[in-house]
Amino acid sequence: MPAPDFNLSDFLPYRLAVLTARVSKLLASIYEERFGLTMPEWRVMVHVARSEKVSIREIHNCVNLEKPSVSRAVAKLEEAGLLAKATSARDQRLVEIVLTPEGQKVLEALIPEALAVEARLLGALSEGEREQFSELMERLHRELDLNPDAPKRSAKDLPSSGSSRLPAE
Amino acid sequence: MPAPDFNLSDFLPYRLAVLTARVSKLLASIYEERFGLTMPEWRVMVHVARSEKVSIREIHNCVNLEKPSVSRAVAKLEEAGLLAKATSARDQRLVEIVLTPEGQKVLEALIPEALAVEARLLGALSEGEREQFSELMERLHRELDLNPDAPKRSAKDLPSSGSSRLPAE
DNA sequence: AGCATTTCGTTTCATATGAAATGATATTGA
DNA sequence: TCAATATCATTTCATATGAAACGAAATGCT
Repeated sequence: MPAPDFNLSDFLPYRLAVLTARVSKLLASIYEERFGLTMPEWRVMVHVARSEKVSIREIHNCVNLEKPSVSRAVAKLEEAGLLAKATSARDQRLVEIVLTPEGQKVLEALIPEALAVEARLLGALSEGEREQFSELMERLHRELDLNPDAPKRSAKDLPSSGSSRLPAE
Repeated sequence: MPAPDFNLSDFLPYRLAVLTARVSKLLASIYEERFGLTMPEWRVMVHVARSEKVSIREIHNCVNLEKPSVSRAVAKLEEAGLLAKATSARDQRLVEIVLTPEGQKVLEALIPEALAVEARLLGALSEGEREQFSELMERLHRELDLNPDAPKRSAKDLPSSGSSRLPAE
């Protein structure tokens, strides 16, 4: 019988879930407690900071959030004065989202703290090990990319398209 | 200004979250669609299969689920006839949970499929790389263990205590 | 031009989640 | 022995989530 031999603690999906949950909660304690933001709000903020005048759908496609989550996050951030929304002149269905100066300030305070959390974590790894870990995560991603049953990843999260700022238009 | 330089796609907590979400959803498509189980129910099942007569709290402590989630999962699994609940004779507050033969059957069908998902993923890595990835995840865990702000991990998920079956009493 | 289809963002609605409250039982200490 | 406290499982209750429905605007097709 195979059942009793199965050990959850050795099972890759579980191990990933447990590690990710710990890291996510630690990070959340920063942007929630200290800045009153939720995780979707945090992701929206950092995306809008990079590329201004973005639409809801673009954010949705880029930062792994469902459309309703983005819509709600944007609504709350506008309410809080951290970003501004305007309907596009060219296409009235679209919305153009930009950070307000206030939003800039919050992000400039928040990002160093987020990076500190990451730095502390990565401090447990040597430079070579960080690259190795990164490479192995990417390898797992590529395996998922080949699997038609696996959910797709956003284009923004592909290896080299992350940093380059091509307007794509 | 630090804000525009921050790239979410390179941020470790985000990368972990994205990878884990993909893997979790892929696995969920197995136990949900094919067996009608939720993730908490799946975790409860595999834990109960290893150590019988467990209480709600023990499951809670072992498989990274909140107490209400365990309670609800157990209720639904009992309803479905996959496990049986009885109040302990020694301590009437405790509940003793065991797998039914029907639950055994389900698990014996489900586990190979779960292992197949894992195997396909790990197929992207060589044996040495799997060990390396495992080691690096453990290193990140240990860093979190040192951080008082980070959530604790369950004793069951510590490196060597996973498999050994010491009654701890 | 005019109707069908697609693409937006938002809102429903049904479900999932977890912190706190609850009721029941055990344990502790005077 | 018997109150005070602690621990267990469950249940509330307020919030988060995402699939599907929705209305508005753009595009395609004839």
